[in-house]
Amino acid sequence: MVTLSEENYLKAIYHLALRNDEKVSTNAIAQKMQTKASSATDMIKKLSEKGLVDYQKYKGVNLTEKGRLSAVSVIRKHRLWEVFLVDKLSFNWDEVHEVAEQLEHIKSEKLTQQLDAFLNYPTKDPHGDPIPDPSGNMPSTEKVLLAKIENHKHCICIGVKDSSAEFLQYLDKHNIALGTEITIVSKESFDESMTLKINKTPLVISKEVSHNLFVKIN
Amino acid sequence: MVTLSEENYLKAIYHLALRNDEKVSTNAIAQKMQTKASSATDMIKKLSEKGLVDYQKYKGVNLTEKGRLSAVSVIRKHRLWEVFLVDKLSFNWDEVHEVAEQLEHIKSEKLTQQLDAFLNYPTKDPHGDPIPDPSGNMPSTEKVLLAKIENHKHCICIGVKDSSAEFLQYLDKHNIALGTEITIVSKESFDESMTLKINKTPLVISKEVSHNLFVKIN
DNA sequence: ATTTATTTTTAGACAAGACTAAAAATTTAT
DNA sequence: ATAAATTTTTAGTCTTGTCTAAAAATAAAT
Ligand SMILES: [Mn+2]
Ligand SMILES: [Mn+2]
Ligand SMILES: [Mn+2]
Ligand SMILES: [Mn+2]
Repeated sequence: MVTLSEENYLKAIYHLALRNDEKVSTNAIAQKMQTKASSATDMIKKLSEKGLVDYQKYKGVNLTEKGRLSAVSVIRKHRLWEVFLVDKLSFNWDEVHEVAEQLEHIKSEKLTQQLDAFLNYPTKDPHGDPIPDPSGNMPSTEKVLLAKIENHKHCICIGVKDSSAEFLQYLDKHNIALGTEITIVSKESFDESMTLKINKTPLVISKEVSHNLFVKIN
Repeated sequence: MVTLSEENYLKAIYHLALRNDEKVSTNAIAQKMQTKASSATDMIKKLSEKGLVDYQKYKGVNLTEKGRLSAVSVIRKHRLWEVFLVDKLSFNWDEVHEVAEQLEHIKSEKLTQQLDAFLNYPTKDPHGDPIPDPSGNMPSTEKVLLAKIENHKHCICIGVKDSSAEFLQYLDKHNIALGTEITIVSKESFDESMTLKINKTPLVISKEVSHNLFVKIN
């Protein structure tokens, strides 16, 4: 049995290990969990005890296969519930996270399975993030940051790196959604700002925006 | 803020206070919560501290209005989720309780409200129990036990008193569901057994059954 | 009206998860 | 290579919710 707190830590470790796939530090975990390093150490010991992470004092942690499966199962539920909230209960994409954070811990194989079917086996959540399959495979996506796209190219918005309500509301305000076509009109090297064209409307964005929006080349 | 455990205790007290609307004893609470009397006492003190119950040592407890509202809100969510599971995710009525027991604690006004709308504002859960409205009014129902119905009368099944999986599966097996028409063919005074006619098929039931099935006169 | 049985409360302990303060290990800088 | 700074772990405490064992109050029986 994995407790609610343990699930949240496993999820944090999974996400931290994604890019820099070295071992995850105690401090990084504490920061992500909004807690103190000493609390993180305590929890790491419990997870290690239960065989969910590999741990050596002072050396950081790695998820074991068992831990990875547990984390991915929680992420699967989180993203399915997000789809449910948006598709069926008319939530906006900036309103779903907090609720999904609770729903992801509901324990019922049948519930998850039936929810998946009810939603017609979605492959992406409302923020463009992939939904793992029931056996724990996380689909890999070839998404690239808008900041990396060359001048004058066309691309399509397929996801967000930052899914905070503030950023999502900014995108809403400027009519950027998943599937929106974006043209890079110009790039300013001084401050990394960019001028885009969206539905024939020009838009100047800062580097904070271009570094948090995933696109694919059209 | 009311914790998950506190919510479960409040719900237990609410249900215990229903029929015998005197004060609820510590032992009764402990038994319903599958815990020890000493644990119940501890929790009662916390609830009293928070103004959710009225409590005098050795005299039992009553929900305050604040406590009643909290309990009814949890019951509302429990029953809405049960409807969701049966109507949308094709759960059987004997499979929903355990999952609803978890879902009832999810905290989001918007979620409950949107779920209610999505389900088309149901007034009864899959077991025939009434769903309280958003402001905490529990609809009263004029249901009567099958055991009280006179010989040769017709009635319709509208609910269950015992909603355990075992009883619900017994009803499934004998084709008794909400809305099923039942005719009392005869009553045996010796053991309180009854002979029914359901869809032209005769069925002999024990007093255990007739005392756990709610009907209304046709 | 006492004695006996039952119910309820207290006292003390434990596990989970978090915190603060201090010690130990590791990393960075000189 | 040492010293300084940072990270990580330990030690000890707290809160929530549970438990057992014992004491106190209430209810039942003689
Ligand atoms: Mn969570
Ligand atoms: Mn998401
Ligand atoms: Mn519950
Ligand atoms: Mn029910």
